[in-house]
Amino acid sequence: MKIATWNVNSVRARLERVLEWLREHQPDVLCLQETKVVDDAFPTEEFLRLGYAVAMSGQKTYNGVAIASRLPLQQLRVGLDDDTATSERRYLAATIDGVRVVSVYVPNGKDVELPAFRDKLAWLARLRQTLGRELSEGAALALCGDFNIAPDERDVYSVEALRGKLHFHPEEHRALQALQALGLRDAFRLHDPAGERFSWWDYRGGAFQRNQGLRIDLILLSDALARRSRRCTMDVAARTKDKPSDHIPVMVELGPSP
DNA sequence: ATGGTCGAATATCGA
Repeated sequence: MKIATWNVNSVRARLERVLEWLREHQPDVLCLQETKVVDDAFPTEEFLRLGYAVAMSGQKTYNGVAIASRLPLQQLRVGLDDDTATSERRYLAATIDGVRVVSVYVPNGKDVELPAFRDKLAWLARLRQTLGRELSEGAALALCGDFNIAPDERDVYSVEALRGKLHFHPEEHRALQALQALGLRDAFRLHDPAGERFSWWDYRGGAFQRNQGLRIDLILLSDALARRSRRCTMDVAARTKDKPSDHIPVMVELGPSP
């Protein structure tokens, strides 16, 4: 089973890139973030034509998550436990072939000095609460998405430039570690210890050409899935195409369930 | 050097 995640920065602006990527890489599941579209206007038909059912939780202009899958999407859950009708659309979960797949778009936080940063940490605490309920004993769960946190020093282009800053702040690291303490492993790090493997580069200032990026798009696997993980790749080529997203897809390949 | 580039919406905000 191949599970991928991609912050596409508008599913409508990126539709051709996304469909092309699905045709080329043939994942069973693709989690999307920053779809930036209400559910009624989601390009569902185009996914269906490629053989993917899709579940989405979107809103106008900002945020929005979705899960596309070749196999049926079951037991959908939209939003965190204590979300309300007006909450930002950042969490969607579905069970696919016995695997609980979660697509998350963690708040950016703007700047560590701003209230938005506190909101980010509060959202992560609520995510942990919700996942605590999703994660029953021995559950097969893949938490996929844009975490807006670079886990460690290997995941930033410059420790000096990022230390104490957004995406690399000790409080963000504490929040991510608290999540992982539920028993979630970073799929990419199960297979590749190297630094300078990034999933996002700013559109500005030629950041991609300078390889000034961050690894903030993650797939976190429960123990049951970590044992099945065969490889985890990030498709840097996606950033070299016309009109790319500022993020690239991350994909994990799982062996058969025992 | 406090910029720069996108997307959504059409002046600016969010990233």
